[in-house]
Amino acid sequence: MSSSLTARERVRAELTREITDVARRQLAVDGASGLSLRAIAREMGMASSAIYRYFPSRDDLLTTLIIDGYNAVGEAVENADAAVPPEDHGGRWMAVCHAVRDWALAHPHEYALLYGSPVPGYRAPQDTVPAAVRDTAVYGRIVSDAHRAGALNPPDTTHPPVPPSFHEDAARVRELIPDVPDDVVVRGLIAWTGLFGWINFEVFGQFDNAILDPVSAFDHAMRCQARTLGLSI
Amino acid sequence: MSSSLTARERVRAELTREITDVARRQLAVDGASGLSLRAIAREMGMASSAIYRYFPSRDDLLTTLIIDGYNAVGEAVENADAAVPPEDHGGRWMAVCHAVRDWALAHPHEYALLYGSPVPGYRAPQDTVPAAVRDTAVYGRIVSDAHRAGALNPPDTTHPPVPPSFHEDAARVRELIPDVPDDVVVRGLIAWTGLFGWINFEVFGQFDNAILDPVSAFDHAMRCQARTLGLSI
DNA sequence: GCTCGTCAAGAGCAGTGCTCTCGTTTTTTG
DNA sequence: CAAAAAACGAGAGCACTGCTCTTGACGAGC
Repeated sequence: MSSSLTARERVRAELTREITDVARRQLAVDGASGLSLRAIAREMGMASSAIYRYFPSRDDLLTTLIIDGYNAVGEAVENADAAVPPEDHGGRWMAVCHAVRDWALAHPHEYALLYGSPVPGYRAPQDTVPAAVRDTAVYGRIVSDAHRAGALNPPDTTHPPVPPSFHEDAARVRELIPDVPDDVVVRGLIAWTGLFGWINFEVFGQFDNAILDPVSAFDHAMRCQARTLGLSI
Repeated sequence: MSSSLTARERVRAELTREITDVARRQLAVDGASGLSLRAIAREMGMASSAIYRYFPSRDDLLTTLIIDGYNAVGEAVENADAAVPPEDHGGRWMAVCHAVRDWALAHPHEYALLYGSPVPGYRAPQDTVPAAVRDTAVYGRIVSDAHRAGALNPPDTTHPPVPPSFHEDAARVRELIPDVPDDVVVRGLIAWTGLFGWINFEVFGQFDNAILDPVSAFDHAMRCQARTLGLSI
């Protein structure tokens, strides 16, 4: 036997996968609100009502796609990070930046689903969280590693003092960026949100085609960001 | 006469305004994809088909809402900037940051329409651009003013050289941040995208309630951002 | 006073998510 | 091995959507 699954369970798993595949293809073409259970059923040659045997609602299908998306970008980030020597913290940061950006530009609609405006009426269930923090966890390890190695040397400047109310929050964020002081947590958050801010502008068309060589502009911006974070490039 | 408009034109303008008002209210409650022409008509006590006398399609209504939204945030930013002494460039930057954030948190669905993922199938017409750059223009003047006044002193660090391909792009961006060198353009873009990146994380729930005192965290982050941009705080 | 353009309303088309029922098929149980 | 149980696909149907077309009424200008 290939497995202990019954024939029914095997065909069920196969059909479930096919549904998500078709859905992902529709998502790539028409975006989240173009996702139609009836269209999926039509393309698969089955009745629309049959889809509900596999996904109880459109939102459940959306949740599956979101989790898959988080895992995809998380895996891309993990691979990019693993391809750089661990002690080259600046290189790891740049690899992560480009991995996120490349994935976002290759799957703009999926990216929008993850990091854009939430789908109205849809409330992401809590089980998306583990997948959602995969990329952030990689980033946190980079910052943490660099700090532990003493390779985090931010430019000499007068930074305002971290507000006292941030101490508690920093403790929570430290689950993802372990063993760093509060001011590193702050700089880490700034760089991380800055990365996604730039990518959002690019993917969502805010730059309005004003940048002709977006790759090197992005690369340079993230290099500068690395410097203010304290990484040597 | 209150104006040279005929009675018909006046009631038409009045009805058009009422439609957008109802639409904005629906938008605030249900988000962009919950915007229903039939529901608007129902709430106004008129036939759904009558709406089409005023807006030829749902997308046209959406465009009106988007332009109104850009103007609202633009006006908020302009007012915030004007309330600070022009020579206090750091204060102006912080005022702009908080103005954008406050508006975004007060109108999350409208903000999502402007700076989140684009509505699938909807292509923003070119006449949204003038309204869309109002806030950016204010920001550009702040950076430009600070540079001209010699008040832009970025922290001393080794920044990578600006890539040659960026020269042309910088010229285009300089329409909004006039009279500054290329490296200031880059830092300006980083700070601007960083502002929206942070706000996006907050509005779109990426922080996942990990930050208990979001106002002071945001304030501190933007103060740090100001320092890397070169503004004194 | 009459014509002409503007307007609201209604019916209708094609599409959507979702539910329910009804046979059929497969698995599990006796 | 046969019977009960569970899973399944198909179809009809409900309430909803954006949008179009036609019909009839109302008001402004000649």
